Amino acid sequence: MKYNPQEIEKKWQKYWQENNFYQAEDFSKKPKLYILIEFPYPSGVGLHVGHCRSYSAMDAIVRKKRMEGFNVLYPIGWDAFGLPTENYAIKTGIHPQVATEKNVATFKRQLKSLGLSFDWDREINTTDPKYYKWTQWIFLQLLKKDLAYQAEIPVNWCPSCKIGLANEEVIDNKCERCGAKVEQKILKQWMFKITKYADRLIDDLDKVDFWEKIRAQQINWIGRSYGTNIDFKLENSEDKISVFTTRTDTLFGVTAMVLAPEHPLVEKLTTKENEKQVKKYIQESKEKTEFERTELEKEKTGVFTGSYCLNPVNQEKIPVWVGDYVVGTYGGGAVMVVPAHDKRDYDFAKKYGLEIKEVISGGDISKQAFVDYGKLVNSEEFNGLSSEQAIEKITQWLKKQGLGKKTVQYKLRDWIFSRQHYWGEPIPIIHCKSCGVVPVPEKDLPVELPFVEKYQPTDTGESPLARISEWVNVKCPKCGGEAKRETDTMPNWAGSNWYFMRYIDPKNDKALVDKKKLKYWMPVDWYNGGMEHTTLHLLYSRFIYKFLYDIKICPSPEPYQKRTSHGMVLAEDGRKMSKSFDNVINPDEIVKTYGADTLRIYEMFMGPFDQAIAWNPKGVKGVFRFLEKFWRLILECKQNEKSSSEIIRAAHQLNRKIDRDLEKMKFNTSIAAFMEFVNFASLNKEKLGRDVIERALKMLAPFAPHMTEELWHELGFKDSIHKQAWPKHDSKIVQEKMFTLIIQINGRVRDKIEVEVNLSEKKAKEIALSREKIKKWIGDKEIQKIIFVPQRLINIVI
RNA sequence: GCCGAAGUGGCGGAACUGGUUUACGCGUAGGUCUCAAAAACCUAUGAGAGCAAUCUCAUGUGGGUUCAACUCCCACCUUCGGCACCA
Repeated sequence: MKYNPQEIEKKWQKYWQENNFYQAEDFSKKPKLYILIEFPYPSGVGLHVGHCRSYSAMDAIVRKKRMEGFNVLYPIGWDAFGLPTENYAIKTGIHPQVATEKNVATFKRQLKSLGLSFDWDREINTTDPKYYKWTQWIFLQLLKKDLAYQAEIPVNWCPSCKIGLANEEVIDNKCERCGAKVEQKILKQWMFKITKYADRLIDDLDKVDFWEKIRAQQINWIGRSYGTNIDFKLENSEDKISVFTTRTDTLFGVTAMVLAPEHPLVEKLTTKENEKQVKKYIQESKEKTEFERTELEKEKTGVFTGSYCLNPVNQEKIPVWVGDYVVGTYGGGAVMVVPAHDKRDYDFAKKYGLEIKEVISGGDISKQAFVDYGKLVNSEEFNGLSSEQAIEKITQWLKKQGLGKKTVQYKLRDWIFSRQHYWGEPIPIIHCKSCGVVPVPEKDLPVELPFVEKYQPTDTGESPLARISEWVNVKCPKCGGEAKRETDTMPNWAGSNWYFMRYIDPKNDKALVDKKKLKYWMPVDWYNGGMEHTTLHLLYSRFIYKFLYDIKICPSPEPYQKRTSHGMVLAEDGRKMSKSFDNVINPDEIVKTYGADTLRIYEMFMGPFDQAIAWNPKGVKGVFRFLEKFWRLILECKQNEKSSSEIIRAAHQLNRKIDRDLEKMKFNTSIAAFMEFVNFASLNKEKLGRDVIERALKMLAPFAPHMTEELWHELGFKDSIHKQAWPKHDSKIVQEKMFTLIIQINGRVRDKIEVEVNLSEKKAKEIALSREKIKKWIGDKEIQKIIFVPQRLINIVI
C-alpha cells in the first residue's frame, strides 16, 4: 500500500468533522487550556504559508495537550474589517461584504485542508453585526467612564484620494494608493485615554510570561521616564515655561530654551523685530509632515523669538527659541538646552553659536557632548556632587522654591480611534444640536453599517457614510430633535481587541460573554502570533481587557498568560512573499502535491520557530521522504510481536525529547529526533515490534494527524488515535547501559571506549592508563592531575 | 543613538547544566536496481597533510577564566528585528 495523502487526508478530515472531534467543553472537569493564535485577515490573496506555520505548530501542541487530558480551547475566526478589502472594493466595485464572504470561504477551505483541530463551532467574524454590537458596546462603556473623548488632531491627508490615512498607509510621505504627497489636516477624532493605563501596562508585565523581547517592546513603546518639571520664569512677564528633564543635574549648563512651534506661548514671546522670521519658520514646519520632521533628524533648525527666560537656579538670562526638533506632545513641548551634555543640544548650539557650558566633568566638550553621569562643576553650591546626588538635591531645592517637582513622562499618546472609512464598525454616537454628543442607547445596538453602493471617499474628510442621508439623519434619543449619526468608523484594532473573549461565548446576545464561562476559560494560557503585532495589538487589547476588568467584567487583570511569536516565512529568494515579486508559495499547491501532513511538518522543521526563514522546496521533499519512510516502516513491521530493548529505549528517549522540546517550541529538533528514530528503526526492522509501533504512532499524531490516523486504523483499531492517551516515558528505560568514555589528554580527545554507565572513577583511570594510545601520548611525562566526569570523560593533565 | 537577538560546513541548522563541534534535513559524489532514465534505497561527505594508522587547524575578531569554552567574562566587528530629535 502506497502512501497517498490526498486520499487519506480528505477521508479523516470528514470523519473528524462529522464526529465533532475538537470541541472545547465549557466547565469540563478536565483541566482547561486556552490556546490562541491570531485570527487571520481574510484577504483576497488567500492563506499565506506563514499562517500555516504558526497554526500547525500550535496545533501540534494542542493535539498533544488533548492527548494528555486537557480540555483545550483552540478557536478560529475572521478579523475582516479593514482597508485592503475596502481598497479592493473601490478598485473592482465588488462590495466589501461580498468580497469578505468570498475570502472567508476560501480561507476556511484552505484551513480545513490542513487538518487543524480548531473548534469550528466557535467561529467568529468581526464584521458580523451580532459580533460588532459588542465592539460598539465596549466603546460606550469607555465613554461612560470618560476614557473616550473627542479632540482636534492632525491626520495624514491625501488630497487626491480625499481620505485620512493611517500611518501605515503613508509610505515615504506619499499616499500608499495613489502616490500623492500627504498633507496634514486637522480633524475632530475620537480618542481613548490609554495613557491613564500606562503604568499598569508596564508594571503588570511582571504578572505574565511574555518573551523578553516582547516585554521589552511593550515597555519601549510606552516609554516611561522619571524626571523633573522645572519652571522657567519669563523675563518680562508673569508667565512661565515648564520643561521636563531627566537631567536636573545639568541645570547650570542651560544656555537656551527651545519651544515646539505648537507651544502656546510662542506667539506671545515673539518680539516685533523677530515676528517675520518666527512666523515664516512656523509656517514652514507646519507644512512638514511628521515624517519630514523626523527625517531631517541630522539638521536641527530653529529661530530666536527675541525673548528671554530666567534660569531658576541663578537667574541667568536664557534666550527662548522655536525649533521643530522639539516634540509638541511630549514634556510640555519645551526643552531646556544644555549643549555640553546633550547631543542634539550640542548640534543646535554649534549651528547657532550658542554658549556651551560644561557643568559635568569627565568629557571633552570642545569635541562632543558628554552625556554620561559625572561630577558637577560650575554649579555653585552643588559642585562636587555626583550626577545622581545632584538630581536629588537640585530637585529638592527647586521644590522648596516652588519651581519644580518630580514627575513621570510617557512616550505613549492617547489612542486615535476614528477612521474616515466605510469598512469598519460605526461609532455608536449621535450628534444632537441641542444635546451635543449622545451615545446610542445600548438597547439600539448594533448600529449596523448600511449596505451602500458607493464607498468612495468624500471631499470633506468625512467618512463615506456621511453621504447616506437616510442613515445619517436620526432623531436624538434624548430630546427627539433633529440629529446626525457619527459617520467615522472604528480602526481595525477595534474588533481584534477583545475577540479572544467572544470565542468563549460566541452566540451570546444578552452579554458580551457569560461571566461564568469567562471565569472558567480566562486568561488565555498561551497566545502565539506575529512579531508585527507584539506592540500595538498586544498593548491595545491589554488596555481594553484591563478596562473591562476595572468595570468588573473580566476576572483577571491580564488577558494573556504567555505570549510567544513566530518568525516570518520568506520566499525562496529571501524576500517577502509578494505578488509583485512573483514568489508566493500557495499552500494549496503543497497540499495537492505532498499533502497537509508534509506541509505541517516541513514548516515546523524548516528552522527555529521564532526566526524568519526562507522557503526551500527541496526541504519539503525531504519531509515527504521521511513520512514515506515512516509509512513503509510501520506497514512492514506491524506483524512483528516484540521489540528489542534498544528499540524500546530509543522510543522512550524520543518520547522524552518531544516532551521537552514541544514545551519550548523547539519543533525543529523534535522532528529531527523523530527522523533519527525512524532511521534507526529502519536499520533494525526485525527488532521493531507492535508495542513501539503504537507508541511511535501516538507520538507522531500531533505532527501528522492524518497519516497516523490511517495507520492506526490499519493496525486494526476502531477508535481514533487522537483520542488516545499521550505516552509517557520511563526514565529507567531511557537510561543507557553503555556509554562512550572520552579519554582526553590536556583537554584534547585522544581515545574513546565503550564502557558501562556506572563505571567508577578508579576503574576509568585504570582503563584509560592501560590504553596503548594513551601510554604513547603520556610517554615519560609526569601526570599532574586526572579529572573524571561520570558518564562523560576522563581528562589526563600532563 | 537606545532596546532586543544572532554570527557554527557548500546551504537551513543541532549541541543538555562548561565535557566527543557539525545531530537532522538539503546539496554533492559513488554505488544498488534498470535496456536506459527518473524515483527509491545504500555508502561517503568541515578544511589541510599523509599510502595508512594518524596528526594539525576550525564555532565573527582579539584577549581572559578553566584540566576543559560554541557555551562564562571583557573589548571590538558584522548582520537582523523593534523604537527613534521623547529632552
